[in-house]
Amino acid sequence: MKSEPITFSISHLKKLKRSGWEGVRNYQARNFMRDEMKKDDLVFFYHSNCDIPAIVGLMRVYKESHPDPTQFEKESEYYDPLATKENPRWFMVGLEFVVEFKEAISLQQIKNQIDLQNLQLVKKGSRLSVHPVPDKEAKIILKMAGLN
DNA sequence: GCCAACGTTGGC
DNA sequence: GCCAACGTTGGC
Repeated sequence: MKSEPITFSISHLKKLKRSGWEGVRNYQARNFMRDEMKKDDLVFFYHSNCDIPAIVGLMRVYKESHPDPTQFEKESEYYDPLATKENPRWFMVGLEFVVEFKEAISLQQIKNQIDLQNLQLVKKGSRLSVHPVPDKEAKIILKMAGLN
């Protein structure tokens, strides 16, 4: 999952311990959260749109898909006038902090890794902020992070 | 700040 | 249903 660190970084999550992943307003990303993410799944935290785009740590799903409350809040930048409580459009999962990597794994490093070229992240033009990471790739990333 | 790639909107 | 125009993402 991607987040701009200026908005919400792994340090924020570390401090909060747990947080809802609110503000996703892309259908494909929503569908992954709503349909694929299960309790206790591990999730990579990626910092996007910053000095060194990188995978910076791990989170875990503690709460499966539920409506993103910010879609109902008029004052929120994520407000969606077309969403109703009876028929919400946007969903999110709850995530808890697991670990911050001692050394972040930069996008450059990922691009240099021949075995990681199938990751959505490195596919040209991929902007999807939520997407699955297959086991094979996940293991490689964890190894790069010094975890097993 | 630039811009390629992608997603969404809305007229027709 | 097509597609041009526009908006957003995100690396560089």
